[in-house]
This record gives sequence, C-alpha cells and structure tokens, in this order.
Amino acid sequence: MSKGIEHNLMDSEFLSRAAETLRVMGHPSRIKISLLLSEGKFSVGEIADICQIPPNQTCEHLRLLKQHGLLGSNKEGRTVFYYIDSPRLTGLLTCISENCKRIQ
Amino acid sequence: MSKGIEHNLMDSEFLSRAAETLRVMGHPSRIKISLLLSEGKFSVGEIADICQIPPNQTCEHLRLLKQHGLLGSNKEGRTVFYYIDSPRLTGLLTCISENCKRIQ
DNA sequence: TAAAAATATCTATATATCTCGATATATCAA
DNA sequence: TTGATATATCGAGATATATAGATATTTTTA
Repeated sequence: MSKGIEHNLMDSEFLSRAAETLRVMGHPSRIKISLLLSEGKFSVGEIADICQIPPNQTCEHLRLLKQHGLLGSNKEGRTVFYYIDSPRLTGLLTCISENCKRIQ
Repeated sequence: MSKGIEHNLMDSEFLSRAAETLRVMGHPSRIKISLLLSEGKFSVGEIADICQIPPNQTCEHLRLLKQHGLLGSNKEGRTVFYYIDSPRLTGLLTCISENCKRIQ
C-alpha cells in the first residue's frame, strides 16, 4: 500500500502543481527539447543543434525545465548533459505523442 | 486507413498546437473547470459555484477554453451549458488524473 | 414595461513570459 | 598564460496573461 499523501483531484495544491507543469511545458521549444530527451541524454550543444534553437535560449529552456523538477543534468568537463528526471514529464510526453498519432 | 494529415512529432505546426493546448490548460482554475466538465455538462453558474471562481472569471476561462476548441456550449433560455468537445482535452485530463494517483 | 437573473464583455493595472544581444564563467588546448 | 569552446546569466523591450471591478446584453418573471 502507498504511504504517500492522498491527493485529491480538486485539491488546490494539486491543481497548482499540475498547472505549473502544463504552463512550463506550454512552449514549442520546450516540448521539442523534452521529446528529444525522451530518446536519451544529450548535451546542451547537441540539443541546440538538433532542435535548432539558439544556445542561450536552449540554456534558458533547460534551466526552466530543471528548476521545475522535470530534468536533471550532469557535467563532464565543460559539457553538460541533460536528461528527463520526472515520471510526470514522461507521462505528459506520452500523452502528447498519443495525441499526435490521433487524427482529429 | 486514416486519411488525415500525417503528423510528425517534431513538426513545428504540431509543436505549436500542442504548446497552445498546454499553455491554455496551464492554469489551476481551467484545470478545475475541465475536471468538473469531464463529469458532464454544467451551466456557467454551476461551474462558478462548484469551482468557487467569480462568475466573470469563470466566463473568461470558459471563453478561452472554447476559443481554443476544447469546449462546446449550448444555450437554454438564459442559461448556457458548457461541455468538453475535444479528444485532446479528454486525453490530457486522463493524464492529469493518472498523475494525481501516482505518488511521487 | 420594469426589475431580476444569467452570462458576457470591457477597462485598467499588475505581473509574467518571450526574445535577443551582450556579457560572464568554466574548462580545455596550444 | 592565452585563446577557444561550451554553457550560463543578465538586461531591455515587446508581448501576453491574470485579476478585479464596472458595465453591457439577453432572457425571464412580476
């Protein structure tokens, strides 16, 4: 049995947290970056190149995603690798992908 | 076989649309309203009462959600009922609920 | 017709976010 | 140590969003 806090869907704490995650993910570049990271671990430079986002903006997006507990990072020399570090984000990306397949 | 447009996850059209939906849903009141509407059809007044959101703000949130194709509405007398009118929103709400159950 | 009820819109202010260019920091290589 | 590379931060201007109060519109009821 779970020992965690019992969450209620209408609880304002939960609503705030859910809204925060959706708001942070409500940007095309951050979705793009996250979808890339769902394939594995990438450096800032690789992310910027592949996603075609200027490096400074890439940093900014990564900082925001990490700050909200969605990504983790580790440094190797002067290279910093980012990776997904939240089941919340994984679930949301699955939802987004499912939605992409669906024809509306 | 589907006759729809083939969507690519990294296509900028798709990314913009996905981001738009997430951004619109990135507000506690709009999540709350949507979760209520996942139970059925409700009038503006009922939504305002149940969700405890001032009527004018409720209208504003409903307008935004409808404008983005997530809700539909119909008028009976002077009462307006809103309902969910998008598989995208249904999918997202499922994702949010799943996430609520999950203990992190 | 006049008042009320339900919904919607408007206006203004505050706050947040986006985007870009410039600058800073840290690490490596010559 | 100097220069180059990778990443991060800063600052400013533009745009977007949030919130609250006032007002408007539509429909019903007295």
